[in-house]
Amino acid sequence: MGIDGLLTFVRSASSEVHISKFAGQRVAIDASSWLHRGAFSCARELALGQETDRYLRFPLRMIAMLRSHCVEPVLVFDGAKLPMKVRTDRLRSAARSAALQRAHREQRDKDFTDSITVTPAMADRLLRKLRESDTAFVVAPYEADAQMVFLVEHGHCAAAITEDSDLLAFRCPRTIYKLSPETGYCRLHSFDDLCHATDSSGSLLFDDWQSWKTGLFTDMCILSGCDYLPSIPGVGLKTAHAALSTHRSMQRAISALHDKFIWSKAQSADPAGRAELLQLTSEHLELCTMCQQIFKYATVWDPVSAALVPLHQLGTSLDIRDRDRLGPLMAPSDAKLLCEDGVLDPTSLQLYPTVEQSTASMPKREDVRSRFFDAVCPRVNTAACEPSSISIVQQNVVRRETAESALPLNEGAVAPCETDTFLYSAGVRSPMHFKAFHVPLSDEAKTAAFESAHLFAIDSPPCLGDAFLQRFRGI
DNA sequence: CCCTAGGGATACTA
DNA sequence: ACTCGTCCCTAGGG
Repeated sequence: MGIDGLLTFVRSASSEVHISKFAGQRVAIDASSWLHRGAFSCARELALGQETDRYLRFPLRMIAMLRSHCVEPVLVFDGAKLPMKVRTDRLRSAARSAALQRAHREQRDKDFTDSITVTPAMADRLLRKLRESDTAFVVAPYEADAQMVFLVEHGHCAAAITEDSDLLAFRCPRTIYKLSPETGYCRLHSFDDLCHATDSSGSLLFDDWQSWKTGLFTDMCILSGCDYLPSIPGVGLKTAHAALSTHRSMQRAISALHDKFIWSKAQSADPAGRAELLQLTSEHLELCTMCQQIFKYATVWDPVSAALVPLHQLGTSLDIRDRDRLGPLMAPSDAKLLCEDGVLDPTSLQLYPTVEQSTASMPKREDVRSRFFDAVCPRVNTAACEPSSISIVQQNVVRRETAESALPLNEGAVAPCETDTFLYSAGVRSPMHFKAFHVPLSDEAKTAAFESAHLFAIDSPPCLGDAFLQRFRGI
């Protein structure tokens, strides 16, 4: 989805080029989008759970095409889901499963293709092919978009190839859209060229480009509705652009839009109702600020320092809950296995099943065991379980009662936060069944663990966008 | 009049 | 026991 209509909105500032323009350079590739397109060739098989790997053909052909023009690809894979994106993800997966049900009933081709979903297992298959052919890749800890922007900004890649307009919201210096598999022609968006963007009448869209470049452009994307936050119903790109053009700040633009789209609808509101509207406005501003942070400081993998870092340098230290929204950090050893080696499933942080079986490519057991696990549970009896099966896991449902219950000797750790939504957990996976052990952690211990870049696991927080929209509709 | 939101066609393969 | 669409056209609202 990305930003609805953004690419056509700024089309005047883009240019048609041939991919050979980047000959002799590396480009970052959005691997998921290629896997998605490849999956159309075998939609029915995938939907019915039949064994196939035809979805690999398209990405492999695209890689060959790039190399034929002396362009070296770096494939970037998606990582775990950001908590603020759960609203979008739920909508998508609901639509897919509905299509799948229709497909089973009616056997229509369209329903099969609509039900297509790219799974981590498919990404794993592609990763194996990439290792065989010596093709570079990175697995993003979270959003592939942010990871690609990091690679371009730090000179590892000359440009990013994708279909997702979010890269512009992330302010990617050079983004390539609509790369043709046959001809190699594509559409290049250079971020700094946006200063020349015009509307249909020919007047400049972004007057005083410097202020748009440093923030207002991303603010416009957020206000018009992005994957992390829906817009005020009735507000799209043009309206967001107009509001920011005149008011020149997110805060003033929001209050102006609320005046126009919300307050005017509730003219008859009593004093209590007006207070609630005021509250709604300030809540919306807060949500938009969170989005600003994600677009600026999303967690990415730095291949040079081999560590998880924010996309841009953090100016100030963030509150721990704000920090978690950008993508929780994890144990350094796990981060390397996930992002550089590509042998972990991003959401479970477990080894891909088939990797576990082939001992040849299996990492050393010491690497798999998390240092966080040792730090939090020094008394754990590791001999009681297989060392290779110890790993940090993200625990979906851990109740406070469980966490505060008495704690036998060889048990792991979990610390509930004030909200019960952000949890710190370590677990042990035995070959037969999963067991998670819990101990309460003090606030100091949580902060200490965080600062030493150890693991955080998060449960799904409430859908922030939903709450906002529901209250809006209630007016 | 302009803008947003939603529906329909469409992708992939040799 | 499973991760992301997009373009074009039009109806309908402000």
